[in-house]
Amino acid sequence: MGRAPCCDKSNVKRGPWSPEEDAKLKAYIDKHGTGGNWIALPQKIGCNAYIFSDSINLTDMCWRKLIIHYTGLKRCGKSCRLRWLNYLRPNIKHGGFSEEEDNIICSLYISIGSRWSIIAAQLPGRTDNDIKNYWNTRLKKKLLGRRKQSNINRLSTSSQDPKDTNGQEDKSVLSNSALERIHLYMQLQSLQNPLSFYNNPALWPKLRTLQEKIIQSLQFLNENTTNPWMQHIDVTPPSSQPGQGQKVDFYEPPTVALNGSNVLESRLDGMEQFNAKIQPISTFQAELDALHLLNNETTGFPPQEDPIAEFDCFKEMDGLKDSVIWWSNDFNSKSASSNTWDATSVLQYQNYVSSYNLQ
DNA sequence: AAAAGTTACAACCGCGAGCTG
DNA sequence: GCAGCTCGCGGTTGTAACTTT
Repeated sequence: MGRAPCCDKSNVKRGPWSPEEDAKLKAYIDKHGTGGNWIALPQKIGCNAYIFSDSINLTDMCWRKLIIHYTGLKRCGKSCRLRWLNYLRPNIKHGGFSEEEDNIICSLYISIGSRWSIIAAQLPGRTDNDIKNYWNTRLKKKLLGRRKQSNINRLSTSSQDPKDTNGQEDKSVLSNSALERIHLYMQLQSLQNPLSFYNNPALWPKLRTLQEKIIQSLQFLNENTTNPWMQHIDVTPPSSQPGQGQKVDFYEPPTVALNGSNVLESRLDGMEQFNAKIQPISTFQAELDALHLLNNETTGFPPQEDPIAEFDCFKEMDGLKDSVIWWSNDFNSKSASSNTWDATSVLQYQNYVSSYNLQ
């Protein structure tokens, strides 16, 4: 047996509110308040002008029929409450979110997730519904990016049923909200903390070995290739002193990797090709190795063979790199602040990457 | 100009919490 | 303790407006 409906749905109006209905509701609440009972409110509004009297003891259904008969507000109490709270009550602001409000929403979302009522409480004049809509339609896209969001959706779809084949609930599956928060946190970390991850060796004890391996590979290419573009790649490793070393950032524009702007200008097409090939591949390898380390609980690497062959191997997975690239920005920052990132997050990372077919 | 796709927002739904008799 | 009720919340849906093809 299902839950009893809050009202007689066949006899209440649904959909957008008309100005007349708004005026009726507002006028009543301005005069009488909500009376502490939203369910009965539309009945009172409807009957007030005609026969409303506390001395008349009618059943709920009788009241409702009277409302409809006497052209009262044909809305259920929940609808009235929603309309009042989200639209009609005084000092409500709509749209035009400021940068400061964006920051507050973002920070609180990371901290507490989709607790919209709590977030709304920090933003005077904003409703939870408004903030929720703003987040879902604009702010999330603004902060996370369309492509990345589509990846989250993809993951969410792939794990929509959090039960395994035995019908057991998969405890390692995070909510969509949690995934977004992880992603958002990483993005903000990378913006706010220039010493994070790649720039701070202390944050990547395992991946540091990987980094050195990639650097070795690039140096190998640098020394052995006849490709003129390769010869201008500066692969100086980061200093072991956090904050003092040269930044090794795979998202860095190609200009920082070149010695001489004239080279860049005259050979931009070639450099773009190189950049498109090498930099994302390196990033993606970091991700794969991170996954490898997590899955196998080992700090070793498979014997390195021909680095070019290795890159070719990664090239086959090139189409995948964008799908997981955001995970790498500050992946190890969570291991460096274990009070923030727990084992569940790591498990989710594993689930995320392993949900893709390498083809 | 029209169809298709996307965005933004209002409103609805169902659930859990809490209150009351 | 319980049943019945309302409230408040978060997720979801419906749709008008807008944009792209």
